[in-house]
Amino acid sequence: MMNTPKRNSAYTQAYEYLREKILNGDIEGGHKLVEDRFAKMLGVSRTPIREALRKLEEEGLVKQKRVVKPTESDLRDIFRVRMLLEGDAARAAAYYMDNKRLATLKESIDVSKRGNYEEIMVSNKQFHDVIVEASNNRFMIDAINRMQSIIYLFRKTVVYHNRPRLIEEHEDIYQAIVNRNAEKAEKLMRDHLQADLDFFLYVSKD
Amino acid sequence: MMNTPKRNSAYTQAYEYLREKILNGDIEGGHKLVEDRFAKMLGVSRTPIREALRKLEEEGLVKQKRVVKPTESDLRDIFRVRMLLEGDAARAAAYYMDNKRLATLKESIDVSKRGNYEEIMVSNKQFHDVIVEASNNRFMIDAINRMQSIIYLFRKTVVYHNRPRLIEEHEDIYQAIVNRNAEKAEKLMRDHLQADLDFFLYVSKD
DNA sequence: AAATTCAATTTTGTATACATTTTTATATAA
DNA sequence: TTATATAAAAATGTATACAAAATTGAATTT
Repeated sequence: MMNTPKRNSAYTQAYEYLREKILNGDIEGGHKLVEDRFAKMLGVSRTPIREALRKLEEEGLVKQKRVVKPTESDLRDIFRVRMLLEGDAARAAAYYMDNKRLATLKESIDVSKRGNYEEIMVSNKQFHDVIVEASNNRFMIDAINRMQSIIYLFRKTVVYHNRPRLIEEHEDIYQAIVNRNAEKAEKLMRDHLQADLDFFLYVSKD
Repeated sequence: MMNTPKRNSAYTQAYEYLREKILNGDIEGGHKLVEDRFAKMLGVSRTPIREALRKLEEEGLVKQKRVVKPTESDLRDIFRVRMLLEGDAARAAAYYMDNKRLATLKESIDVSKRGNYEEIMVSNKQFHDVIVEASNNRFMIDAINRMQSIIYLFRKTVVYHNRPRLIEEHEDIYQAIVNRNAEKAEKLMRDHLQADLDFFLYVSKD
């Protein structure tokens, strides 16, 4: 057992702390992350901070000791990849998804309808996660996850509430999967992500 | 300037050394990588070794201090992702690739025809790289690169010489791109990768 | 023989120290 | 003013040390 990193290792703490700060926007894009500063702040040595920074670098949140500042073009690029991968995942979901997962999918749609802002953010993410997992493809899941944090960065920036048709689109995708219509599920997922992107870009034009 | 890691830092050396060893098969899959051992071997401290190991972990070559041992199912999964991404890259190439790159593409095909085993391996990879770069999508390029080392691992395992039609398929893809036939370029690329996978799997059945 | 215990050994995570490199600030020349 | 040189300060890369954790292997019990 115990193949997950120890929850309370200094390194893990530091990683989670920094990640949280970055995703929340507490540490701004472009900001230099000085090892010593955080070491003192967290009362540990630089060693675990370095490891945390490297991990964040893998994840794409940090580049050359600075918090990344993704551009609009980054967002476009990410969505292009997402459309390909998640589209394919939706197709796989239509073929293979079991009833238990289907129920989770349904559940996440329901939560989106009645929940508050925070809950909607979570259930929205869950909807996509469940479908991605249906791909049953570790490399696909990894590739998408790696982009998640940057996507989240955008969700915070763009005030992302109540995009019209968002829930309806999720429902349509769900229906296509239930009906085992792979072709349609894929197309709907792509369109859905495209619409998401368009909305992001539209809203961020101040 | 100088944003690439210093070529001669202990950490970079260690990284390159280990990577080389793993890809060559000098260190077998499943083998435990003990920090101290390599530190002594390379005459450096454990610190840069640790960083190198973490980097290799990002890259998917190492997992929990052990050299990964990719399974056949991993290979299938990787190829599914590659088909999606490289297929799309081929499409983009048909739309946007400039003459200079087209020439490089052509050149790599030519080398494949007359070169020796090593040269064919290199030019084969180059053919794919040039197309992937044509996507002009950093995230796509990253996602594919991350899988390259594992793919290489297979290339070494499976004796990969002279797959029938390999060069012809490259030529067909090249022609589709030259003719700016995006649809066809994408389809040919997908088929090409599928054939590659099938051949790999066929050959590795002993 | 297989399972269990437990001490010895190895390996890891983290702290600390320091030389080298990079950044910043300040003074001087154009 | 802008540019250039340079001294001071900060940050990084690496080595070393050591306690905690994991692994190994022998001794013991079943």
